[in-house]
Amino acid sequence: MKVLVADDDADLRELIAFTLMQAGHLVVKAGDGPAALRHFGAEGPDLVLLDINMPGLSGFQVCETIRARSRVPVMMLTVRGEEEDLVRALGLGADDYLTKPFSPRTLLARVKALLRRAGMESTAPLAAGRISLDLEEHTVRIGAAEPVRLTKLELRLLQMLLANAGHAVNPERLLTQVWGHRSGGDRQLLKQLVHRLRQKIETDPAAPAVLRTAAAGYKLVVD
Amino acid sequence: MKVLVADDDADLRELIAFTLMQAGHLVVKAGDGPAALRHFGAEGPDLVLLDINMPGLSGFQVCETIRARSRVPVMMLTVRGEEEDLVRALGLGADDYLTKPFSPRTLLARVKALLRRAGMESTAPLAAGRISLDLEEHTVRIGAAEPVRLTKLELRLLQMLLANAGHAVNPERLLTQVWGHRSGGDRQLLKQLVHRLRQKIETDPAAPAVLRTAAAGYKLVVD
DNA sequence: GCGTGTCTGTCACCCGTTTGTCACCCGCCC
DNA sequence: GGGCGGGTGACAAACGGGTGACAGACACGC
Repeated sequence: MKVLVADDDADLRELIAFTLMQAGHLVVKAGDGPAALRHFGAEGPDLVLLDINMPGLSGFQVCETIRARSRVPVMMLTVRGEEEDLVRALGLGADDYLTKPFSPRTLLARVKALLRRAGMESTAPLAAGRISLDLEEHTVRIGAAEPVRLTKLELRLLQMLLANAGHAVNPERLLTQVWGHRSGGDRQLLKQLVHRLRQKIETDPAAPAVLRTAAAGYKLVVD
Repeated sequence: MKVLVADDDADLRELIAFTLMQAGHLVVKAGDGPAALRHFGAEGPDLVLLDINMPGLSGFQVCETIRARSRVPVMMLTVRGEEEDLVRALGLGADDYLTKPFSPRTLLARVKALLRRAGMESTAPLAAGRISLDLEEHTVRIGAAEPVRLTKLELRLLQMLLANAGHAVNPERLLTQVWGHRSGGDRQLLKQLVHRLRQKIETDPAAPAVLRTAAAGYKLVVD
């Protein structure tokens, strides 16, 4: 796995890099925000470790920018006691955090857990039952029907639902996964996206057979 | 999710409980170490919040005992500056810690992150005797009958009663757990909710067989 | 640079469901 | 009889999902 490590403290950065490399990861290092973003774009890491306090761009800004483009797992490094920072980071879509100082063992355990979690989602099948997604073509095919073209957001939404085919996914999770962050008030966005998607994929959009409203969110009926 | 909150400071305990309930969690409260362990055994919480300084048994001891029996996520509450305590707590198997004072927002963010980390997102069906709740579908099934759809409040009420299946739960506790706030005067709310729930789940709502009125509140008859 | 069409975010509104509230019933006990 | 507390029915307000309309953002071909 390729990990991007962004921290302006060279010692700590090297320590982290060393630890990760020992565990068999590829490591890309960045000493400030802009470098982190540059490497992110160029290397396409599978995981990002971000210090909050960095010159140039703060970890927050980097996290936000990354989230706008990708759903790669992001772990923030924070200083003990800066509780507010943490809340802000998690709100921006960070997946986990690590409080300095931390032991190499802790670091590895967390990284492993995060990769496993993210891995499960990215390995999610692109097909379930009679529904199959084509990420390249941005299309979905349902049963024997013609493939339907999807927009970027519609594709993401379907991908999330497909990964949990048959089970309800709660709106909050959909919001963070599809849009990257955003808080509660944005239910309207989800409503509209679902509406538009239904117009495309349902035989009778008024009585959805595929993308159903469930008690706790939305779910995909695949059989 | 059910959260056990153990702190000897009643004000803080209530504040934490209130915050968590607002966020939709079930809360079990304990004022000292022995009570915490007792509730832990009886309630099987999904997350434990432990103050370090408690009469009876310290948070350390409680944490150690819990760890000997379970891998449930444990978050310690510490006073700022007691670094030693922290190291010790993490060494004993605590998963995270929170430094007092902290804001409700911080608390929620950390609890959320911890639950996510622990992979507790899946909602296991909750059952006792012939009654089983499906938290995802918002339904109850009693015996071999058809599952019945529940509203949010009805679900919360049943969840509380089910967690204490066979035993009466007093109205005050139900009020705070279901509505999260409100004091004594709102008995009427509970009356109505029970009434509506009975209409849905009882064969003969006028002679309740499942959701019975007990001397000290309501109880669920599960056998 | 410029028009054109698509995509996305927002607003306003509809409508069924859920929830809070009031009024009143009944049985029980003093 | 009168007070108390639970049970009921009725009603209105609040909520939440679904929908249509519209405008700014964006990508793209010219």
